[in-house]
Amino acid sequence: MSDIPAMTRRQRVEEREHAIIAAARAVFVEHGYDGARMAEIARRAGIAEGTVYLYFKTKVDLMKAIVADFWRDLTLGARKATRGHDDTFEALHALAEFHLTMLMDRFDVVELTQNLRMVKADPSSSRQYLKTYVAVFDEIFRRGVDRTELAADASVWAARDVFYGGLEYSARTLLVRGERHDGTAVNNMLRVFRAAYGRGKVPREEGAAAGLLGRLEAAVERLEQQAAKAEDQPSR
Amino acid sequence: MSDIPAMTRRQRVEEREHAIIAAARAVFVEHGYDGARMAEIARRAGIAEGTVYLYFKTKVDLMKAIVADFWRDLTLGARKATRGHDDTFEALHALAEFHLTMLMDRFDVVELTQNLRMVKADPSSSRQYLKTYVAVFDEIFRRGVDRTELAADASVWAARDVFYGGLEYSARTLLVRGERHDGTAVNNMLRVFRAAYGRGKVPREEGAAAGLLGRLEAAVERLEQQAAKAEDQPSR
Amino acid sequence: MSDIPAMTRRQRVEEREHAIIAAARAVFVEHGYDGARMAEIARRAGIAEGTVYLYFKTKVDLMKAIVADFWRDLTLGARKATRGHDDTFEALHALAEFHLTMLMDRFDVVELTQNLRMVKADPSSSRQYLKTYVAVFDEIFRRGVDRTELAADASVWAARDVFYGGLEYSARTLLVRGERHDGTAVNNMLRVFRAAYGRGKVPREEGAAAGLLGRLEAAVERLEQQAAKAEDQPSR
Amino acid sequence: MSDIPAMTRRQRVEEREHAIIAAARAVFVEHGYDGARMAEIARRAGIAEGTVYLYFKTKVDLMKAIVADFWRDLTLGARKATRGHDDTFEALHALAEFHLTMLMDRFDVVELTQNLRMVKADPSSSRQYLKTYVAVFDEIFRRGVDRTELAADASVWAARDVFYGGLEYSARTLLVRGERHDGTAVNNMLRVFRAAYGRGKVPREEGAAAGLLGRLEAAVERLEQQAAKAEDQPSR
DNA sequence: CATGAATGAGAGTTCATTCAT
DNA sequence: TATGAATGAACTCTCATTCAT
Repeated sequence: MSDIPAMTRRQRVEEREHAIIAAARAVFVEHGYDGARMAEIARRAGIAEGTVYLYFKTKVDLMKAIVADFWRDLTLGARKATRGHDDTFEALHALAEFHLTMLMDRFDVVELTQNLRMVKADPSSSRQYLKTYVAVFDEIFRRGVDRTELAADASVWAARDVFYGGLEYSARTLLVRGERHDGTAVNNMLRVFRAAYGRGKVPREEGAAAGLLGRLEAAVERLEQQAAKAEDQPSR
Repeated sequence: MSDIPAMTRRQRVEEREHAIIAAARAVFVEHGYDGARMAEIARRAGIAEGTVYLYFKTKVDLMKAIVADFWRDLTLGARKATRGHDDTFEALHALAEFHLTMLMDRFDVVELTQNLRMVKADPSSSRQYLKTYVAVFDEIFRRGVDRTELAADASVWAARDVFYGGLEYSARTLLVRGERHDGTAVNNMLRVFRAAYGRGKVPREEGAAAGLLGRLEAAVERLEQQAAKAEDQPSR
Repeated sequence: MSDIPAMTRRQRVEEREHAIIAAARAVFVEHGYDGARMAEIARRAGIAEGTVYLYFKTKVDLMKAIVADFWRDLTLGARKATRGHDDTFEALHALAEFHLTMLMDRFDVVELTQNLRMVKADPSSSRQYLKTYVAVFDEIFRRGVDRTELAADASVWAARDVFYGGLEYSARTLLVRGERHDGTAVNNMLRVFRAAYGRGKVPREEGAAAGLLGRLEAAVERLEQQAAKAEDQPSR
Repeated sequence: MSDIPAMTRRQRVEEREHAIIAAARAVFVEHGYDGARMAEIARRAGIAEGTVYLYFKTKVDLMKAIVADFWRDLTLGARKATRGHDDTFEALHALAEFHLTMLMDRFDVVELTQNLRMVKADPSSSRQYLKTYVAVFDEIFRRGVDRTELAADASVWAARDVFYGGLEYSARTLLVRGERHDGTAVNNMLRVFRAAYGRGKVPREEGAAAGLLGRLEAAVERLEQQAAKAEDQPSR
């Protein structure tokens, strides 16, 4: 017993910790935070009730660990999913695909995580998680603007709201309807993005006139923005 | 006793009922459904604990009343806000403005309402509320398609997801950042909608020239709007 | 309204009082004392909740009225049932018949009434009710002894315990078995009484020897009693 | 920790369980089932309120345990009390003595147990308890009939009603009067039984002499008993 | 480290009783 | 006298957390 290397002990601890988190996530999702009972979590993790408290000081701490876990998975997954896609819209497509799939797969955890009470309880960490996650989108988008694949005047935050908000709503709609994700929602989002932020919007399909049109539109948009900014208001 | 009009009795009941709902909403929002204590609700409503139960049989019933109240306000408000706007984009603008304002004003109630546990507990009524509410958007959108103000091939549900999802996300973003709603998010959503669903999107069917014409007209319209708004509304 | 004679008003009051007692009895029997709700009693009596309290100050008072009612019915019924039966055993038969029938008909009320907690709460009135009721038996029995129809040495209280106790147990047995009272139990009790207390006990069947035996037994019994009384103690 | 025998754990649990039942019995008896408060039971058992629920899932379960306990004591006690009494009347005397003593000792539990609401709630188990208990009487009685010590035509159930019913009534009478059990009631019951079911009742089958002999013997026994009691016990 | 029995504060709900009308 | 809305004390049961073993 004493000659087992130190790593094993640490590994055992991490294994247990993970088992507890997994059990807790399942129970929280099934019954909600308040409805979840520590006894059931312990039972599902295969340990005694008191033992949970050796790993997590309180129920809230356990919840926080789950939230951290979720955001980490999300962010790492998004990075991995978008890696290698050089084209901006391809990258956005991959991100949208990943985001929607993840949302639908773990919408219960999303609900748990978004719970306002939790956010209120720890607003700074909530913002930090979100910030880190949406950075994936932001980078792709900004790179697109730099490469002139996206409209130069497009505001990142506005696009981001449409992107994540639209996909989240789609996920909710699909789940409520009991339908499975078949790519339509993602394709639609991309179409919207190409239309709204694309620079050489669908040029092959519309010919030169469309290109001309695009440039005119961009000019108009710029006019609008100037008008808006003229009344000051610090843009985001 | 005899000279008090008959309405008084009923009014008193409704007043009380309303007071309880208001108190309950505040407490639920503050502590969450499970964290809310009936004793505090009663205290805030200025009545005895047992009296609450004369108006609402259980805590859940009270919650349901709040949810119903919220959706009713939302739907009626949306109808009222969009009434009189003949132009599709104007109507959508008004709806977006109302939706975002309402969401930000009562985002805590939104969170309460969206809580998955409640939705799971009564999925049919949840769907019904939502259906009734989004019908406001659907009607405007379909009318726009009929009038050829919107692209004929645009799918309502896809547009709806982007619309409501994007605005909801904007609301969340603004709230998390502690900012106030200043019209930018709404304007941005409209811009996206014009780009994605404006009738200039179907050039193949009408010929490039017609498409160009349409989009130019739209651009002019937008300019005009911008000019009008510059006078009395602080755009972002 | 004012010219209605005073009797009517008193009658109305008594009618109501009776209606309340009847309703209360039904509810008490159905749900037990603690399980009974004043609101249901009022509803069944066709009056408002508060009105009950104009007739009975508390729930306990209402219960007491039911108990008093029950014992009065019981005692009056027993008097009526035994009236006119000159022969001792005939009178006892009639009393047994009445007692068993009444017990089975209203065993639920009996249970309610016998409840030790109630008895403890008001022991003196309980004893008084019982005393008044069993007096019916006692009179018949004593008269039988006086007339030498019953053994001269028979103790009233012992006979009384066997009589009422046996019949009550029979009632319980029959009710538990879901059977109806068919006279067997009463006939059996009478047979026991004739055997135990009859003077010319079944002489036809045993002949003279038995008669001799009976006299011997009676002598022994008398001896016993004398011995007992010798140590003073007021016999019952 | 290691030198404490394995039994200790189990014993501790049983001890606690017993302590809870004892405390609960006392409180139930004192205040009635509905009037009893779990808090008081816990306090009297010397444990925390929540701990009671580790041993008994609900208040009703606790009550059921008390009832089961009572019937078990009653049945085992009756078996033990009658064991070794070969003569039928001796056995019945021992049973009567035990029954009356037990009833008077624990009449409050009897009331609790007999409560109609409880019986109604679980009629089958109630009947089973009773059946098992009265089997003690039935066996003695049937054996007596087989041995021709009792009249061949005597019906067991009728005798049983008189036996248990009469004794129960005696117990009630004594308790209401605040008197103690001194053997008189039991002796009286036995006299009734001898008269009603003694073999002298079937002279045709055994001949008058045998019956006469038996009864004389019984009379002598009674004399002996009386003489014994005259020395140290105040008869009623 | 691990256990799980014990704790006890607290919650939702009921209902006998009151009292303004 | 009649009403019934309002009251609020009290009850059973739960469960996060602790701690002796």
